[in-house]
Amino acid sequence: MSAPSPILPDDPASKERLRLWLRFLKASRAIESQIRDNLRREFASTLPRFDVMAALSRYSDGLKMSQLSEVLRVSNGNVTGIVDRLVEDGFLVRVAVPNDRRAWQVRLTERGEKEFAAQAAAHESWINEMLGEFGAQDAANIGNRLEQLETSLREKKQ
Amino acid sequence: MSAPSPILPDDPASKERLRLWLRFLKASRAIESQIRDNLRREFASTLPRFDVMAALSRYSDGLKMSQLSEVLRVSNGNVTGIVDRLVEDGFLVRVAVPNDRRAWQVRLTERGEKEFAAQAAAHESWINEMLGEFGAQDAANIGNRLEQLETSLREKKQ
DNA sequence: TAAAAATATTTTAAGGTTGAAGTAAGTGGG
DNA sequence: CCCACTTACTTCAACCTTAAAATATTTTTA
Repeated sequence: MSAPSPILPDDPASKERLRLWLRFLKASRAIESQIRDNLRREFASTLPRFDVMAALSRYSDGLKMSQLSEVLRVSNGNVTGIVDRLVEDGFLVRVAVPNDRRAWQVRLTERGEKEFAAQAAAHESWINEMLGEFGAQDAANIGNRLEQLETSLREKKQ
Repeated sequence: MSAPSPILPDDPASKERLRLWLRFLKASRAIESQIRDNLRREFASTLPRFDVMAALSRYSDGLKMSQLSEVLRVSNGNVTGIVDRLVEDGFLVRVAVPNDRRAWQVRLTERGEKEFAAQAAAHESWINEMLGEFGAQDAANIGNRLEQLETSLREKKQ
């Protein structure tokens, strides 16, 4: 680890940070695109659909549309379309919310839960394969670093 | 660094690798979405457009459509639309390739070069700001790690 | 050289993404 | 009560993305 240094427009570390970002992005896109391919080939699905089901699998009562878009950090309108298609496929249901006719509670169906369980297991094994060169300790260290980063980004945005 | 360990479906490190990936993805999306916002607000542009211009800025003779999609690792059809719009905006030109009437050489115009120079400078400073907590040495170390990862992913795909 | 194969690009259909505008339904102050 | 405001969600237009089909052109093969 190097000592902290001041952040200036022409900081000599600036170029190194840019290179870091470009590599970060490249690796992230490579992994993501492999996951998208696998989801498509093995489950005829997509990453956004997987993300929606993953979010709902953590809430047995389901989530309202607005909560879903909050959790996933995507726009409201976006969630509408993805949920529409998952409902058509029988993986999700929209349940009316008592005392509020504007809102919907979205939930996994039993079929959706089964499907997601299969996808999640496959997903974990794809990642395990792709990140095989990281040992547990190593993964935890870098993971912590990334969490710090994400926190600092959120603070900067406020 | 931890010792290398075998990769098995129920490797105890598997969950740790999954957590690493989820954090990785979260951080990457946070940075990317900030860049997209900035490009939109400050330059009325998008990340794919920036990527195309960045690729072309490294080749003063320009690139053929297929080379562009190769370099950017996106589909052929995708590049067509993005280049169309950049041509409309006067930032790019399609130049006929002698002796091959199927192909086009795509190049930045002078105006495109100026525009990209401004965007690239802003882009570097956004990254420098967001990744400020990484020192030069630190950024280089993690960057190397990511490059290894990307190489190993490419090998696995073959 | 004619037919077949390969190459370069565009078009198409289906989905994902956003911000902004639109619709419907709840909430509150006067 | 009613008018303004807010909230929950959907629709819309524009762009990005892919795989697959379509076009046009060049190269290879028989």
